[in-house]
Amino acid sequence: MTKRDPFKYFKTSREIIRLAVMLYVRFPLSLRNVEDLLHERGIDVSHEAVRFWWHRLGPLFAAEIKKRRVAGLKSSRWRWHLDEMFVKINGERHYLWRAVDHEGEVLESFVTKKRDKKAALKFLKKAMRKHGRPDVIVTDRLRSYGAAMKEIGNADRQETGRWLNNRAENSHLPFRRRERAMLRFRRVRSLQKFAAIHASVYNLFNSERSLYSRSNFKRHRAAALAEWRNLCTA
DNA sequence: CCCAGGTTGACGTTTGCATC
DNA sequence: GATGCAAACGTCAACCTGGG
Repeated sequence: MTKRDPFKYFKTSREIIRLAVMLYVRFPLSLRNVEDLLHERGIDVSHEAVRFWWHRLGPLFAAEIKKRRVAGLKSSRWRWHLDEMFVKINGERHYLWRAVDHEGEVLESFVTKKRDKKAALKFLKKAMRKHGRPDVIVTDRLRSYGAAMKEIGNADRQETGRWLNNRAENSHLPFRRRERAMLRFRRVRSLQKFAAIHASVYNLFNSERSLYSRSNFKRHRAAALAEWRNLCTA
């Protein structure tokens, strides 16, 4: 109990803050949508407060989810899927790189201005520093990957394929929906932040392993919710 | 009294729709 | 297809407020 309470000084209860952040990150809602939704339940806060909470507590939540999930993640054949998509920020083209493992967990996301070897290399190094080396890396046919892989020295582990990689591309769908609701991102900083936090929350609630049957889904969702409510409580 | 959370109103950008 | 315009978006800065 000696750790500093991240909710100290907050005038709103932590339950409400957690709910607001979850609504904003998990669903395609704007800040003002969340404000409205909370108002309907008799909670009066400004959309600016929601933004503040998200900026402040979002990374904390994400970090804690990540910490809890790390254990038991590695399987016998550790396979990564790499993919990149472009995102417009104030009319400028940027690229969002993502690494997804074979179970659909989003491992890492990263924003760059260019889509070249340098960017691919930076992203790869960052991901491997955090998660270790995968046995196989699946990419699309973008040549920057091959060049980067050669430099790192695991070109032999690369597999390319037009259809091999939809694992990663599937995870773009919820992201695109989100982008639409936000009417595009304004700043690189917030895109990077949103990508990282969204990945963690997405992993927590949409884990593929337990989506097989309805009852499993319900059980999993209840567990995920319980875990969410426990974030940063200690 | 200080300082952090929270409010308010304005701003630049993007989108969807109507109109030409 | 081009143009104009209102609405909605996230963001910013100035301001308010209440607990330590």
